[in-house]
Amino acid sequence: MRFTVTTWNINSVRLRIELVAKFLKAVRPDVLCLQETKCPDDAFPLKRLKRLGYEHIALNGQKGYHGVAIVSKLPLESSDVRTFCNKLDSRHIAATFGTGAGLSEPLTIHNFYVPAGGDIPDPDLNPKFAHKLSFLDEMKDCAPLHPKARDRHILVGDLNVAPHEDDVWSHKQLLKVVSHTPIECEKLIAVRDHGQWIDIARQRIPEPEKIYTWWSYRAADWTAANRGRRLDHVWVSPALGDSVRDFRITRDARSWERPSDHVPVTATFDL
DNA sequence: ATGGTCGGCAACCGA
Repeated sequence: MRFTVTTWNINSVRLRIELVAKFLKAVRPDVLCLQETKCPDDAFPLKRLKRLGYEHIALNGQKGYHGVAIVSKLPLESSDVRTFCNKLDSRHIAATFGTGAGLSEPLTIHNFYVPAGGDIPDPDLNPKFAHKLSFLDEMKDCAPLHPKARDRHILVGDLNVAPHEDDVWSHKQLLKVVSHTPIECEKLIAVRDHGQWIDIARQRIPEPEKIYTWWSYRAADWTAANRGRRLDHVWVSPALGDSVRDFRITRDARSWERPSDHVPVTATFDL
């Protein structure tokens, strides 16, 4: 069975619901994982999504900030949310699909929005950076993020770290810029390796090819400068390593009207 | 070296 999942930091789902609709009509992923929905659950645009054929939706929203959602054509068997760093921030939601979705074995998707970490890359001076580092440490130690050999798990989201040299437009110029400092890159890689996750972007598009999923709003012409970063990720458990059939970044979406600063990232599997 | 732009929500905070 063909299975596709997209991750997209939408930066306000209410403001950009028509961009979500445009994407869903064009790509029709089975599951769309959103971050930065910036929307309380009772204000989430459920009806519009259901009309588009996405009737199964799990929400972990809050007012004004953060917020994650799993939007699906296929029924969910269960969903749950976790908190990190003793904060109530809405930064994680997971869903499990099973026989109701036509799967012979269960599939779990974790959707994360890792703290951005502020501007100053020093945890002693910047509590937001300290929070980001603690969040990554907690992810590393989080038992549900340690899939067993036969578990079919996918971890997606805006992880707010571009871990490798060719995940940014200039490794040298970004070494002291939050999202690419050595300490956070090491910590994200530790999360990945401790859970034995496979980073499918780099499985399919090895370095030194550049990969970006985010371009700052603060550029006169984002496409001319092309100063991007790879902040959005799709990881899979070892059991899914051989079932990846496609990986693509909808770069076009960055030039849609009133875009998010992140673009959709989509993986296709043969399950 | 610096400042540049967004969105939420109604003065700044977070990104």
